Amino acid sequence: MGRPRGFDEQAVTRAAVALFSRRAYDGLSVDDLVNGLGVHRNSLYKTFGSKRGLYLTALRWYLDHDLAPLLTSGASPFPDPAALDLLLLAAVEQAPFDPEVASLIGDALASLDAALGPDAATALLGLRLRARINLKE
Amino acid sequence: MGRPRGFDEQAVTRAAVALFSRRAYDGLSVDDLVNGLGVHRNSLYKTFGSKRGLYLTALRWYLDHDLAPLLTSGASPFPDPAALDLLLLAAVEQAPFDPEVASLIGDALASLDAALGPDAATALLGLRLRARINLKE
DNA sequence: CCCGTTCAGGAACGTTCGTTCTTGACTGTT
DNA sequence: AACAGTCAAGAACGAACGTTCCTGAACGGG
Repeated sequence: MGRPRGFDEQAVTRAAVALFSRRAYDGLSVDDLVNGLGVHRNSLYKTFGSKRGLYLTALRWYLDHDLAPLLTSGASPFPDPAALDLLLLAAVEQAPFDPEVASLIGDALASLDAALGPDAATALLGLRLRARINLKE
Repeated sequence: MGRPRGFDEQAVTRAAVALFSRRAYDGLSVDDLVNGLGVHRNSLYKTFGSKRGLYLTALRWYLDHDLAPLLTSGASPFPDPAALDLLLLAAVEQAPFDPEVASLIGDALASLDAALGPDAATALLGLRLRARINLKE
């Protein structure tokens, strides 16, 4: 019943991952999300409840569908270095003040340790942290 | 001439370093700064020009007076691990979109490399990044 | 063919943001 | 003692924030 959804929820979630991987949570406004995702404000709130709801959905999707496969698929030469950016941002600026994010990130880091070993995991994070500095817009 | 300043500019700068080391730039409002620093809004703007001006002043002070001495003083066992937090935050969330910050952070990382070697420097950043996740309020 | 639901567009809400202004009290210099 | 310049306290500013509401139009199920 009712008019069918005009957008793909998964596609929007994936696009949100891309946006949140570049700008920090506080640096990305709802207007930015509306424009960047091409989805109306109403639909965003109806679907995800709030900005934070969208963020958590995107973060979970990213951890499950972007990060996890990279770890099981063997090895350290990451195909896309930017694949760590959302993890970095979430760890540095959200996790310290959001227990739910802290829990998710903590689990992800444990998986990273299990897959690569703690030293390699830490070095990988440090490397991507340094690379992000010269991120082009 | 005029009434003398009621606060120590250096002390305020140092306090601002502490505040910006915990909360991200966007997560710290001018009201937070006014309350946390105990300095009136007027004095803040008169002295530092803007929120960003205060941030840059604090960042420079931190790089010159907090980080640099740690590097020359020999060695890797950092006395205070939190001494890397402002560097981390600036690198992850400010540097990518603020060339001035990017330049400062780039120089600081070069110094870190020179003092510890690139691998140790990267590992140190990764370690502190991980530690920050469970930062207590 | 309606009816109910969801859609899209956009105005509007109250709050908070960074910044500026107004007022009057204070203090060092002349 | 008068002045000049800075201080503190807080109101006020427009813009932006996250969120909600209003208005029709679009559609699928009965």
